[in-house]
Amino acid sequence: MGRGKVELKRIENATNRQVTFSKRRSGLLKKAFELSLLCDAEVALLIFSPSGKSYQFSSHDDIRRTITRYRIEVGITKSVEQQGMEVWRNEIEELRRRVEGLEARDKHFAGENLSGLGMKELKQLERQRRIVMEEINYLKKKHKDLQEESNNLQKKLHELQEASTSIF
Amino acid sequence: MGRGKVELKRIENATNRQVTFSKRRSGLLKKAFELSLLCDAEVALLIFSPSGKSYQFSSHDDIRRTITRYRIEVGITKSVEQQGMEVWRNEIEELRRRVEGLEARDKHFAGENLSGLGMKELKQLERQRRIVMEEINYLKKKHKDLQEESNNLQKKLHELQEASTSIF
DNA sequence: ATCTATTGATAACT
DNA sequence: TAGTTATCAATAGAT
Repeated sequence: MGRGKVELKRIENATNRQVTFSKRRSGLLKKAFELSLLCDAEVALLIFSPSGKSYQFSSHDDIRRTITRYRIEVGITKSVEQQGMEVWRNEIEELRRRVEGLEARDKHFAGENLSGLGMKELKQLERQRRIVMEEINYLKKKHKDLQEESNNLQKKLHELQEASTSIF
Repeated sequence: MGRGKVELKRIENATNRQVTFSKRRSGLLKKAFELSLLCDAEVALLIFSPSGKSYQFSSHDDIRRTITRYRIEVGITKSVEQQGMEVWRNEIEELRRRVEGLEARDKHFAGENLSGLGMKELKQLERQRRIVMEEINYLKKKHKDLQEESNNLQKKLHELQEASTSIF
């Protein structure tokens, strides 16, 4: 919706991505509100920006009610601590595997015999490699961020547990 | 967006409300997905229809991760059981008060002296009363539904607690 | 469910 | 970062 269509994939340009995030975030929050109001539905929306800032909408005073309703509906039985940290570990592990895979592919790529190729093919190859490298760097950064965040959360959780008598 | 604007208030006609819910729900879920994909954001969306059916979107395999992230972010310290039931009780209490208020207003309304009014005013009055009555009936039904749901959830919670060794 | 006239959202630009 | 506008997308009402 705008001066041109957008491809359904991550926006590569960081500035555009940030601007689009800001605009679409407002749009999404607005529509969540409208759905709840017009149709008398219970809606909860949680958004975290890539940089970690959080935004949320809840049709009811207490977003916890909606979350609780969901949690009960799907029958979550593990402790929040258990499930939370488990999920983070999975996320990090998956990312690590993805990086490894890409790096392996790139290595193999680099070892190819290129002598039979013309200048045009070489340039194209170079361009492709650069894209892969950028993806790898991006994922590595994300991996690192996730690790850090996981550590922070772990710490925060322990603080919360110490600060409270009745936890989760 | 459509053949005419819509007022930002609950759609009174139940059929229209249901149709709009269905359409806008899809739209919202789609946009939540697009935001997460285009902008690499973490998004969780929970929707409950007035009739209790649930719909959700999560940008990550495990919606629990996003919820956990949110819960930790806001420092929720009460047990799920505590907070959940507390929130339901508040909801039900608020609804009860709202019904009471409307009924009191309607009673007062009915006691007014109408002898000085013409047919037109009477008709208008009658229309207004009907609207209030409908609202009261709607709220009463909702109140009843909430009570039932709260009871169900309470029961379900106990079942879950018995079925699991490591709960919440 | 499907069809469109309209309104609404937003991508690119400033 | 906020405002403008040309376009694309969502959807209200109709079928």
